[in-house]
Amino acid sequence: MSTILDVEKESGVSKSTISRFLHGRSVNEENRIKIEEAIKKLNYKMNPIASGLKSSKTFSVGALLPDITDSFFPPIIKEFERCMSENGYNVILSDYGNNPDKERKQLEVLSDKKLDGFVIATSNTISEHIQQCLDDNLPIILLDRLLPDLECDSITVDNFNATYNAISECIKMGHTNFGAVYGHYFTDVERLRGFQKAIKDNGLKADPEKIIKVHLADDSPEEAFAKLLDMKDAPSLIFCSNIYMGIGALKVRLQRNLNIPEDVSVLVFDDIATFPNHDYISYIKPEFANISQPLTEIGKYAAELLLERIKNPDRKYEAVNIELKTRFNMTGSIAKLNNP
Amino acid sequence: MSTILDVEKESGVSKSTISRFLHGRSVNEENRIKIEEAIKKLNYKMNPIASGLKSSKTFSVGALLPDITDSFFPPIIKEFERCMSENGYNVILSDYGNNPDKERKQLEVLSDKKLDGFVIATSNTISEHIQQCLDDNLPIILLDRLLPDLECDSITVDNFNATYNAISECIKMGHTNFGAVYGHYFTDVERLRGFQKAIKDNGLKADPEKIIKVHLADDSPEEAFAKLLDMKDAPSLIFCSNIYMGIGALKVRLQRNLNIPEDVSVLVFDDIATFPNHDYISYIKPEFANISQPLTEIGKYAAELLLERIKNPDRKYEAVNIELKTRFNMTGSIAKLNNP
DNA sequence: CTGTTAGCGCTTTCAG
DNA sequence: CTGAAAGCGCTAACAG
Repeated sequence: MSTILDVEKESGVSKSTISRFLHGRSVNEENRIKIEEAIKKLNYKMNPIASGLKSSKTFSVGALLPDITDSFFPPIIKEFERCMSENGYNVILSDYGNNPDKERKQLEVLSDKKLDGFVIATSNTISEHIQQCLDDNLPIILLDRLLPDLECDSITVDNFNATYNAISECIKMGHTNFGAVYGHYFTDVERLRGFQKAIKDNGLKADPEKIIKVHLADDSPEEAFAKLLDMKDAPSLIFCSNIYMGIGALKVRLQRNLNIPEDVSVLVFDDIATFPNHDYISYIKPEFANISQPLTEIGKYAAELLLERIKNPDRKYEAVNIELKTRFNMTGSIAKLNNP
Repeated sequence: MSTILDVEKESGVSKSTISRFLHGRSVNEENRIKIEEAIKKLNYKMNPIASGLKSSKTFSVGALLPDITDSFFPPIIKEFERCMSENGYNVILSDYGNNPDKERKQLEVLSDKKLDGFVIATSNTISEHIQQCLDDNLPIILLDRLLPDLECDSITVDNFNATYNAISECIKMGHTNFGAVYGHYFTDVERLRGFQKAIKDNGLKADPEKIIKVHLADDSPEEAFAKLLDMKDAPSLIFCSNIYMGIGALKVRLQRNLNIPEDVSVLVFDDIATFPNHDYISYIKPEFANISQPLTEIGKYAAELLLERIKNPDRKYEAVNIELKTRFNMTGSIAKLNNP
């Protein structure tokens, strides 16, 4: 492996000039030619480790994710990686297995490795570990989930509004008796807030009995869904606050051979089939009405914002929260109960 | 950020001794205590960039994958990353979007970045780019797919044998009229070989008309499956050589409301639901009989082998091919045609 | 625009 | 086991 010193000898141009040239600064035409020839002849490649020593830049960023086998993340990270690598950055994947402690430890380990920035989909409810990096001027973008009392850039979706609007739509169609199955993450809570506000704003009341919280580690979404179905005053529409709840609904539907929407109307936040070529689920008609998230865009905006933060390291800035729009797909899974 | 020089001053021990201590070599007890105290007091963290400059080690490895949104890869890479990070290595994710040219380019870019090794699930049919890294003594482990004429460590599964055995089993159950829908990758071809050899070894003949190759970019698996179904001498059993073909079968099944296995028996290589909590598909009874791959193990063995190669850099070795066993899940989707 | 000259922080001989 | 000293390959003042 040849070094810049070899290029210096071969070309007769000093290594500082060579270094400048390699960083795109202008050099004398004669020198440019000599340098280029020497580089080609020696097949010289700059050593990024050595170059990083002085500048303390690794051109690598970390992606801290709870679980890469959750179908939500691959499309996001794929686009993120594409954008970053287009700009010369590598993405170091770190799957912390939904373990908040491991998330914190990994962030520490990786920031010791001098990465230039991070995107994090956090499972923590505390924010010290992130605040500390921010204080050290390490750029971080939160994905999907925010943290209370933390001023940090983020890319999220309109969880609250999208649910509010979709439920309002259902109310217009005559639904008054709602049920919900929801999880315990930030996004679930936002969505449930939208659900409840829509009901309230339309002069209706949500029965707390019919709003069931599911902790995936302990509880089963399908049981919760079935429980709602079996109530004597069963809801006419059940809202599933995320994909796992939606899958629970799907299981009950298949098991009991439910007629949708005659037996019950269903609205799911998220797409059940986010994987390319896994859209077979759409052949089970009618598809569940759903609110779908722009996963690729999340990755793209995260990359753009992170790159901007990295490139302007000492610029003081206000944290930016980019809230992307979801899409409401109304389908036959929601019954029209009124006749206008 | 404090440096080793600060620790030298603070502790009064020379930085060479400190460096040795940090690398686990034994030092005088007195010095050990002084060093440890100084490190704690200064909150010293070794700078991995500087340390890599001399040793030319980055403690990072690359994972070159065709498509991280293909449900096959996340479980593999999750375990791979877990094992590597346990050993102090980072995993740089590189999704080359199923583009063989980009795969080659990315390998070049990343090897210029001095990564310590790679796992690659290649989409190429040529092997020069990999051979060149191997010649430069850069450890590489191939995942899932081999390359002709390339001596390289690899982790694969028993594509040929597993299919051979499963089809033999079906023949015992009375099937004689087989169809297949298969792809154009290394694994598909291996599996089809097993399919054909089993038929031949049992004194039967495979009708070439009933073996349909599907290029996912241009053709549709469901069309191929439907075509087999609509033949006048339609096969009693259709083999789907990978998950995409299996999903095609599932779509036709749902669309036409097929009775399985009365209308046709189905055997799929791969699991349709590899994602946790996406097992709703199992509620569509009977499930397709399938051959399932040990994805987590693939990641584990890849990490172990790669770590071994990295740790013994100058040891000459023979390329090792670890072939993992798949599991045949017989279900009611395969009709028993004979009455013993 | 160019070359000289110090480093960046850590590793690794080498002599003791 | 230890410390002095010489780099690893590149960057960035500085003076010209």
